Amino acid sequence: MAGRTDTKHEILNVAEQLWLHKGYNGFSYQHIAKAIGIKSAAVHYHYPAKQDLGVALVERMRRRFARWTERTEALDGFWPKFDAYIAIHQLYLDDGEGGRVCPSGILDAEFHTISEDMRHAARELTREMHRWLTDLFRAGRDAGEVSFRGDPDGIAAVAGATVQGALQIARAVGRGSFHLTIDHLKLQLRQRECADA
Amino acid sequence: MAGRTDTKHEILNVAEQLWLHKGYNGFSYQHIAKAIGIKSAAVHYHYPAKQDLGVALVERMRRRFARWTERTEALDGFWPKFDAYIAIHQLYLDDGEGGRVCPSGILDAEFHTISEDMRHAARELTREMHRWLTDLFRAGRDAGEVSFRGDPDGIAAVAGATVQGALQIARAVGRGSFHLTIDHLKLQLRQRECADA
DNA sequence: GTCTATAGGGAGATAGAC
DNA sequence: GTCTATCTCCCTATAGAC
Repeated sequence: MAGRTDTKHEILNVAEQLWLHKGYNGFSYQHIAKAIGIKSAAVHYHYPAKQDLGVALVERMRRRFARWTERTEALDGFWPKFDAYIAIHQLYLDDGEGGRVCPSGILDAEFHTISEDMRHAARELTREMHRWLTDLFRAGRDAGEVSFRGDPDGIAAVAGATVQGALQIARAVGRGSFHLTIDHLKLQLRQRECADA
Repeated sequence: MAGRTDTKHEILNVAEQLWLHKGYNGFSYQHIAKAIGIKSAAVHYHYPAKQDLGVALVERMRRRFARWTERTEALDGFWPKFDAYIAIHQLYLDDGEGGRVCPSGILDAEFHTISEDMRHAARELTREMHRWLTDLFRAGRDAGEVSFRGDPDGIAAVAGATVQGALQIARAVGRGSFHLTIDHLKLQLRQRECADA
C-alpha cells in the first residue's frame, strides 16, 4: 500500500520491543505482523530471513550506543558519566510489564542459538561497552574521582557484569533489587577514607 | 520397553544440558528424544507438557543448591566458601562448546516466556542464592575476613549479579573475561590496608 | 505403565499478485 | 517495490498400541 511509508522502520521498532521482552527465540514474524497490521510474509520482504532482522537489531543497538557515547562526552567527570551508563539500563528496567533486559544480556543468554553474523555483532557491542567503561574508569582514577584496586580493565569488567546481571535478576525478584545492587556497587567505588579499613 | 529403567532421569539430564546451552525456547522434545533414542511423544509421557519439564528442571536446581549449601557448611571461613560459590559457576563456564550459563541467568533472560510455575521456582532459586550470599557476607564481615561498605544484603546483590553477568558475557568474548571479572571482584573485597585510600 | 503413530497448529520462508 | 496466498517443516500435544 502507498500509505505505508516506513514499514521497515516500524518492523524494527516492534521487533526490538518483542526481542528485549521475550528473547530472540520468543517471538515470531507473525507477532510482528499482527502488531503492525500486515501479513507475516510482508516482514520477510523487508528482512528475508529472521537472522537478517536479528543482525539489524544488534547493529542498530551498536549505532545507538556509539551516538550515545558521543553525546556523553559533554558530561563532565566520572560520576555523571557513570550515572548516565546506569540510566540507559534503568530505562530497560522501567519499561512496562516486568521490564525488558539489555541487548547484551539477551544476546549472551541465547548466544548458541543465533547466527554467526548476530554473534559477531553481539561480540562487538559487548566489547564496545567494555572499552567505554574501561576508558571511563581510567580517566576517573587519574582525576581522583573514583577508587578501586587493580587495573581499569578489571573494574570495568566488574561494573559491566554487575549492571547486566542486576537488570536480569530484577526480572525475577523485582526492580528494588536493581537499585539495591547499583547503590552498593557505587558505594564500593566511592573515594575511601582511611578509616574504613 | 522393560530395559529402560530410568528414562525420566535421563530426560532430565539431557534437557538440562540443552536448556543451559540453548535456553528454554531453544530446544524441543525432539532434540531430547533423538539424544536418548526414543520418540518425542515418549517424553510427553514422563513430562506431559513442556512446562512440567521446565519446573522439574528448576526444582532440581533448587534441591541441588540446597544440598550444596549443606556440604559447604563444612568449609571454614569466608574465602573458601566464596570460592566454592565461584567454582560452581566456573563449572558452567568450562563446559564444552562455548559454555553453558547458570540456571538463574537463563531463567531471568526468558522470564516472560515461561509459565507462572516456572517463574515461581525461578524466583525462589534466585532468592535462595541471594540469602546464602547475604549470610556469607555478614559472617565474613563479623569475622573480619572481608571488607565492604554498606550492608551484607547489598554487597551480596552486587556479588551475585557480577558472577551471573560475568558468566554470560564470557559467552560472547571468551572465558578470559570471566576470570578477569572474578579476580577483580575479589580484589575489591579483600581486607584493605589504610594505604589504598 | 511405557512408548509409538499421528493430529493440529504455528514457525520460517517462497513464489507470485498488485 | 510492496505485500499476500501458500508451502513445508517442525513444534507441542493427544489418542491409542503394546
